[in-house]
Amino acid sequence: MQPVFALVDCNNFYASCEKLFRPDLNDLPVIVLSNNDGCVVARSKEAKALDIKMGVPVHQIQDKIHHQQIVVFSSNYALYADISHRVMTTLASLTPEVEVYSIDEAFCEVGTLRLLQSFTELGLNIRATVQQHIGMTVCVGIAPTKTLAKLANHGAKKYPATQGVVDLTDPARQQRLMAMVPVEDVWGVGRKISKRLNAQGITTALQLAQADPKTIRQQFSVVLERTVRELNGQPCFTMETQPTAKQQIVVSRSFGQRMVNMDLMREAISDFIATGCYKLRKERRKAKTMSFYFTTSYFAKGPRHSGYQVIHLAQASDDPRVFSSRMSQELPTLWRDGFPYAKAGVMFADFERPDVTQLSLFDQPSDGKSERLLATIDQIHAQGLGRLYFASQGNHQPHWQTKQLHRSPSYTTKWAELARVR
DNA sequence: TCTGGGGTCCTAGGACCC
DNA sequence: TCTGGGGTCCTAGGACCC
Repeated sequence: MQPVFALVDCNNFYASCEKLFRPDLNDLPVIVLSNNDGCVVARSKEAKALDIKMGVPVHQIQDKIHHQQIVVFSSNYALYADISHRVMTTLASLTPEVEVYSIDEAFCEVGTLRLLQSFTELGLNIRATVQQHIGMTVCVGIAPTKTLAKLANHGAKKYPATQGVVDLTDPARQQRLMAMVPVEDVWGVGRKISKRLNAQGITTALQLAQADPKTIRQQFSVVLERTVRELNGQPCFTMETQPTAKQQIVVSRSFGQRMVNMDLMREAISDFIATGCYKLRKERRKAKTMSFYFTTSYFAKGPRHSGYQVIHLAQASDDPRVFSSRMSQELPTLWRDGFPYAKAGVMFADFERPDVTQLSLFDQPSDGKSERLLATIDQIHAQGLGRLYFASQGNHQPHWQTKQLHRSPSYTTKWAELARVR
């Protein structure tokens, strides 16, 4: 049996999460900012109506925020992750297979459900149930391929007459919608590629669907060829319900203030390393390679500089002390005094599973001390008994911490910040 | 003054081997 | 004078996604 994909996508997800706990904001324009309160990453429909663009730096719209009384939030990922989990759990109760595709959307395989109801009825039911259980509004696009399901969802969002559900299983309907959708709105077609396609006279999804897949592969890549085939109803992407093991782990931040002191930089990077190692342990992996970098602002007019260094370990590790001491050795050789560094980060790669760690000839097998120490620290954190830091992380966080001037309470993940009902 | 963070996949090109 | 071809592995960079 041919698969049928339903793409369920939350509307204005971050902004909607904030509104869930603030009914007083119901009809007000709300925006959510990226880390460091840098740019706009989510807008409520009222904010969209005020023509606030996605990704715009917040300092460029300060006046508008003030005059239109736009409500501003810093990102609160703990809250969004928790709401996301609730949405996904509800979807899992309604459909046989769920692939969590991102924090605010999921593909559901619904081919077998056609015997019970029409796809439109199914979509409306999903929408009503998520609304009732969580208070989150979703749109549903249903089609024989993931790319067409994305397109259907796009239509459901754009045209209110659809009531948020588009069944795109009918080829004639596919053609009609594709003719209306600009090619840059197709899943997998970004800025660069749409520009090149436009230059060739391909401006709509339908024109891309009608292009010759072999030619597209030659001129672009196998990736875009798959997109063309998917637009024609030929599935190239399947459901991926098992979370795949990560290939790399990245921790990077922009600083709240420019960093001009090497010792503070060392502390900041050590802190990122500690976070990364925690993520490694959560994934049950050890890394053989870590790289770190620090850089001046990409946008700054003044002099620029960045340092970058890859560190290879003989033996994979998830212990921050191992990575931090190597980073500490290398940092002075990369550092330049006088540059206002704006951002830094660490990347872990070359993962091994802890239970199959390969020792080299001269390595001592671990005595388990480090593992027990780290496990104890993780446990203390998990139980909320306080926070432990390695000395290399320092105690100067306020000097470089990201800005978060508008963060909402952790309504669902911290006892002290639970929502109150009066 | 003020511009996010975390991922994946693919490709081209170089090093190296036989 | 004449200077191969095919394979693998690795890395960097580019494109995309949310």
